[in-house]
Amino acid sequence: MTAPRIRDVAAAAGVSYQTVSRVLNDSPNVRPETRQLVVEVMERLRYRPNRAARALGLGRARAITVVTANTTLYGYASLLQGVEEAGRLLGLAVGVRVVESDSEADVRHAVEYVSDPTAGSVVVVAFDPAGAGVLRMLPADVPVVAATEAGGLPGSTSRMIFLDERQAAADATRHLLRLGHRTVHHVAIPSEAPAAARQAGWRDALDEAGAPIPAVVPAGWDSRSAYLAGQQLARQRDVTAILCGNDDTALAVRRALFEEGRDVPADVSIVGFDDVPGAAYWTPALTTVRMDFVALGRACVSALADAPETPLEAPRLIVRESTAPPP
Amino acid sequence: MTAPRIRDVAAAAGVSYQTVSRVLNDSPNVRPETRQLVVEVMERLRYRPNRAARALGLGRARAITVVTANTTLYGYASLLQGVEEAGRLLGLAVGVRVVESDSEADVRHAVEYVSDPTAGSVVVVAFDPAGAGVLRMLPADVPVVAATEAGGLPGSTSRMIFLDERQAAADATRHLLRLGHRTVHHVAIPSEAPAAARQAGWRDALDEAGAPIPAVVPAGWDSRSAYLAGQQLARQRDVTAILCGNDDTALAVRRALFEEGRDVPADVSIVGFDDVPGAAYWTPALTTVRMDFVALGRACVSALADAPETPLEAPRLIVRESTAPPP
DNA sequence: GTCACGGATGTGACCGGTCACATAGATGGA
DNA sequence: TCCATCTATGTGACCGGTCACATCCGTGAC
Repeated sequence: MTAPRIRDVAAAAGVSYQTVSRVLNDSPNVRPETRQLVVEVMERLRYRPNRAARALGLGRARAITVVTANTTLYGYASLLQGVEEAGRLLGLAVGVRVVESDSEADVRHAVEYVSDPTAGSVVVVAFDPAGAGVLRMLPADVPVVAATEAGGLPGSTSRMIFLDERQAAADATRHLLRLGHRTVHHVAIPSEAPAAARQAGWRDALDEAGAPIPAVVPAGWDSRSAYLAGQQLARQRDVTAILCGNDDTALAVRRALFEEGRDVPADVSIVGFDDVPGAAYWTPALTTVRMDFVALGRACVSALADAPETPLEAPRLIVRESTAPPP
Repeated sequence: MTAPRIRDVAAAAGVSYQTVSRVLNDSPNVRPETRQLVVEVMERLRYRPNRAARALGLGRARAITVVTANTTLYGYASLLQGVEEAGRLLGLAVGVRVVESDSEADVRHAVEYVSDPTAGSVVVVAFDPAGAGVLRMLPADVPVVAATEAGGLPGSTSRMIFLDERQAAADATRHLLRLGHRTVHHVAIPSEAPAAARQAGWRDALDEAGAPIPAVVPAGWDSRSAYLAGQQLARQRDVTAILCGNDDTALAVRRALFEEGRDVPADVSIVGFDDVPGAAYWTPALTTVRMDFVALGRACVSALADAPETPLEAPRLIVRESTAPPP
C-alpha cells in the first residue's frame, strides 16, 4: 500500500538499487535490455522517485523557484506561466517566492529562501527594484537566471535574458511622431531606475526626431495612480499623444481623457505596452506593443538547463484604433 | 564557508542536535534558557534548515502546491497570490503545478506529481473540469483543500472552500431586473458543468421574478469567443441586459455591442464578474461583482493549517456606469 | 529515605535517494 | 596468451534532518 521505493523496484527487477538509480538519471552505462526491464518494473509498480530524497542526495533540488515582486500583473504572471510550462516539460518542480518590496528585510528573506539548495535553480524577475535587489544579494553558488528589462542590469554577473523593450518603445514613439504629433508624452510605470528601458527608447525616438522631451509623468502599478497621471495630462490641451507604461496604465489614462472630454483617438492618441489579451477588444481597440513574456519565461528555463538558446521574438508594435493624426 | 547544519549549531551551542531539532519544531519540552541560547546560535551562524532533509525525515514537505488549470486569468492568479502570501507567512514553500486540460493523461500526471509527499499539502483550484478531475482522482492520503465554485463539488469528500457566487449572480441579475429590464441574458464562461454557480444564481433570480429564461450563450476564456458571443446577442434587438461570466468577457461583449451601434448603458446594460483592478476605470466604468480571490487563497491555506476559520467576505455587486434602465 | 513520575536532554536508526569506489566480465592490442 | 582498459553492475557511506527510545535529573508522596 505504501509507495514503492527505489529498493523495491530493484528487488522486483532483480538488479541493484544503484542500477535503478542509473536508469532514473539516464546514465549511459546501463545495458539497453536492463534499462528496458527496469523501466517496465517502475511502470508496473507505479514508482515515483521521492523529490526530497533526491534533492538531499544531489545537494540541489530538481526544481526552479521564481522570485518575483508580483504574480498577478500581466508581465509577471505570463512569465511565470512560461517558466512553469517549460519547467514542467523538463520534469522540474516549480515554486514561487514573492518579494514584497525592496526593503532590506524583504530582500534578505527572499535570498535566504532561495539559498536553501532545496529551492533548486532560480529565476529572478528583475523588472523592478525588489527583484533587482534580490539579484544583487544572491550568493554566487545559487544557479540563477534573471529576466530583466532591455540591456540588463549594471553590476551583476548573472545571466540576463530580456525582451528588447527599448527598441520597441522607440518604434511606438516614432509611429506617433510619424502621424504628425509634435511630441509624445510618457506615463511611466515603476521600474528599476537605471535601466528603465521603455523610457529610454521613448527618449531615443524623441531625440532622433528633434522633438521636445516633456517631463515623464510617473505612475504606480495601480490604476488609480495611472488615472491621476492621466488627469494631469488631460488638462494640458497641447498633449496629443501619450505613450503609456503598460496597457493597464493606458486604460486609466483613457478614462481620465474621457472625463476631460477629450476623445481617443480624435483628440489624443494613446499607445500601451504589453498587448494584454483584451487589448484588441477595447473600445477603441488599443495600439500597443506586443511583449511575449511567456516566451521570456521559457527562455529563462532553457538558459538554466543549458539548452540551446532559442532567439526571442522581438516586441512589436501592433497598430489598432487608439492612434491617429492630431486634430 | 559551507552552509551550517543542525549538528554545527548543536556543537556551537553545546547541546545535542536533537535539542536543536526541538527548538526548530517548537517542542514544548525545551528549557526557555536553552531555547534562547539555541536561537541565538542559529542566528549567529545564519542557520537555515534544509527543506529537503526535513521533508525526507518528516515524510511530507512543509510546502503547499497549487494545482490549477491556469495562472494568468484574474481569478486563478489572485488565488495563487493569496496562497503564496499566506504560505510564506507560515514559512511554507509554495509550488505551482498547471493541469493543461481534463484529459486523462494530464490529470493523472498532475495527480502523480502531488502524490509525491515532497509536494506538501495541496490546494486544488477546482473552478473548471481540469481541476475538478484532479480533485476526484487524488488519493485520500494527500492533504488537500479545494477552491471551488459556490456549493462545492458533488461526490468529493475533500474540504471545499468557496465564494458564494450563486448569491452574487442572483443579486446582479435582480439589479438589472429592478432597473426595468424584461429579462437578462447570460454569456457564460467555462466551468465545472454541474456546479456552474454563476449561471445557477442568474437562473434563480429570473425564476423568482417570473422573467423569461433565455438560452445561455457559452464562451471560452479567450476574448475572441466572448466577442463572438457578444455579436450574437448584439444582433438581437430585444436584448437589453447581459450578465457576463467575467469582466474580460464583458469587455469583449461591449466591443461587439459597440460595433453593432448599441451603446452601453443607454441601449444595453452589461455587468461583469470579478471586479478586475481596472474595471472602475473603463469607459463606461463596469458594474460588476467583486470577488475576493486573494482571500479565498488565504482561506485555503488556513484550512490546511487547521487555523481558525476566518469567514470570507461575500461577493458583492459594485454598481458603476455600465447598467441603466432599458431604452 | 525511597520510589514513582515527568520534564529536559542525548543516542542510534531511519527517511529515500545519491555518490565514490570496488568488482566482474568483455574487448583488444602487444 | 596476458594484461590494460572499458563497460556493466554492486556495496557501503552519506546528504541533513526526523523519529523512537534511553538516560538523567529534580520533585513530591509515601
